[in-house]
Amino acid sequence: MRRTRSVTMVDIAKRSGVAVSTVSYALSGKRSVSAETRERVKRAIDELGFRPHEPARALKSRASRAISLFFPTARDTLEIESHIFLSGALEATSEFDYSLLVSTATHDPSGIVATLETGRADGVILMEVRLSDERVEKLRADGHPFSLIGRCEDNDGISYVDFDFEDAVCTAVHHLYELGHRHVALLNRAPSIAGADYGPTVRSHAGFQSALRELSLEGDQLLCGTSGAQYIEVLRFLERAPTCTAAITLSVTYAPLLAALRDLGRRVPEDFSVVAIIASQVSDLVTPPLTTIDMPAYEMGRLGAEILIRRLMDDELPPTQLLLRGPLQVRSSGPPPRRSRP
Amino acid sequence: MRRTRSVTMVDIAKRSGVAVSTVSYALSGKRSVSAETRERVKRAIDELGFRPHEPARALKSRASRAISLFFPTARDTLEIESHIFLSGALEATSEFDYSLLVSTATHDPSGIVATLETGRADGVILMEVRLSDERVEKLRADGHPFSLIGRCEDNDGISYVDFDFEDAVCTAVHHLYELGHRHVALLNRAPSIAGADYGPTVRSHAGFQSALRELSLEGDQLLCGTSGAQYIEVLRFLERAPTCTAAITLSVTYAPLLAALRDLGRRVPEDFSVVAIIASQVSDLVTPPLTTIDMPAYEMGRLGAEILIRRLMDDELPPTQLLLRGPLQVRSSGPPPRRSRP
DNA sequence: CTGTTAGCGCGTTCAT
DNA sequence: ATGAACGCGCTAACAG
Repeated sequence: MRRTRSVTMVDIAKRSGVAVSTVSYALSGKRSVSAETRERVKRAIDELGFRPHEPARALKSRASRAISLFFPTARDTLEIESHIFLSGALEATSEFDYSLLVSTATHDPSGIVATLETGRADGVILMEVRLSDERVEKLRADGHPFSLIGRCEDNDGISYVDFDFEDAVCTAVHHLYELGHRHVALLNRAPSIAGADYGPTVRSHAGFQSALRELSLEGDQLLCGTSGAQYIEVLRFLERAPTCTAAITLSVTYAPLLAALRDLGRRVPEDFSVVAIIASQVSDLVTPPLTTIDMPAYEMGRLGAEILIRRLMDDELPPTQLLLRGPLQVRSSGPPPRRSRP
Repeated sequence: MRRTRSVTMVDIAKRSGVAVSTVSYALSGKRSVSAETRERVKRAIDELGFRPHEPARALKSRASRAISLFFPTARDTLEIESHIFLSGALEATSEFDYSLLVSTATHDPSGIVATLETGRADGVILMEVRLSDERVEKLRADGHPFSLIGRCEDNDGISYVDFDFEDAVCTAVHHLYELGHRHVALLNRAPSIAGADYGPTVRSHAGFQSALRELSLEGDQLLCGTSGAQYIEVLRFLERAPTCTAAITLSVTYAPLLAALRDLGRRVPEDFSVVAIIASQVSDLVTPPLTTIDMPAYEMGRLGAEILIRRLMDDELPPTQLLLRGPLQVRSSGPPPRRSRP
């Protein structure tokens, strides 16, 4: 299929009666070319339908002008945020006229280093970053360009975009406190999802604990896995803890909570308050409307790609570190039901 | 950054005392190499950490061993199925040791042809295919390899994977009929989403009409856009049509429906039945549990990539055309409420 | 302002 | 069974 050899710079050079280098310079502008010859070259390019061959360009220039996003495999369960990150990264990538490669994320760094060393990509974006992440260590040690959506414990010299989960959970607790709730649950991600020291999990817990202490509230953390049956655990908890009248959910942990509440006949927000820390694209799909702290996932993906590409284009650029916050959007949390008050 | 020139075949050749061509053949196996020299080469490769440079390889072999998936931009609204397709395509791509490029989908074909002609990708996967799609026409005319997730009106010589929406809607109507419903709504996608002749929209409607006729049912189609306020239209409809006791939803149109039903105080499934045609990864997140017809989005993405790559690897291979169906999973639809019966 | 030329790293043909 | 050498398409250094 497609046996026709594509048109090259040599064809353009012949057609317009100039040297190949002139064609190259007419395109790149790295050398001045007389208006007349440039016109002739442009015309020949249009007529023959020439497109510079990227692999040849990459071979010569030692740069593929592509970045790779390492993506968690999600056959059964939907890592929605990851997908939104990807959309954002795609936008930035195409704006800078780069290509976006997507690779399957593995726990060990070899695959990542491979895409870099084979010259498929000039830099990589990592997600689901752990506080201590061997991929990051390896990339840093080898001096490869990368950026993180998320961050580690030690981020010296690293470019990242992260969401301030600690602050978000803290804000959520305060919001619920002000509504009158005195016993709050945090539905956090189970270690099975992204490891025990997954940044958002640890930092959310930290924010939860400090807010509880500050306000002298009772609180419980539930770790939610991805299995469909996990909602039973949530249900058991709600039965065990009748004084708990509100919860904070991370990512899709709102789902088992809403299912459990429904099965217990508890309405949201009349009988139970929820604050979901989640991307707006997801909360738009949830009934009943939840009070949320909006995680700007699209923007994070966008920025993650942008700070990486900017560094690729300019070696001197220092790393960029961004810690974003999201607004609290009150939509459904109410005061605790009277019957639950002492 | 990374000023160290990477190790090449020349380095391996020197280190193991053979010619570069021998290194190449030791790797590709396209010429017999004595066991002893092969060993020496392998050792040198391991010791120096050699990786074949992909751009060089692509330049020489005229194949990038990459495919590109054209992806709808989704800044505000979540095209969830597209994301699941992507995950599936990623799995197949990495299994075949190809790379997956993601490009922003545009209405006109120029960007697609560009990624092919610049040698960035050997073939492309298109989604959101219309019955008459100019991208498809262009690719076919130019003889470029591609596969579709979806299909056109005329699919001569085209490789595709599609879901049988006509059959799914028909099945859904029959299910609701057997439960006793006599007035059913179809929540279809608005033309604003993927054009007026978007395949799934048209075929869903066709399946709806034929089933209604067959069973002598009353039915209404509502076109749901992506705006958050559209649920009001659904709400108005439900108020206008009190005899309508069930609905079939496509993709995320379940969201405005559930919101409207909730605001009207109608419970699912006690007061209203829903059959959602949707990927299982999404329905897992919905409360209340909905009866669904599972669209195997992950598998579709997987197959879309696979049939493309197989053709790339074997020119002689005829196109593959797959029309998938999904099982009806009864979880929440019940008989119509008595008060609604005449 | 323009032309000539030498590689970038790899695959493959030709010669041994 | 192995080596030498050429060229894929492009960029940049070196002439003029």
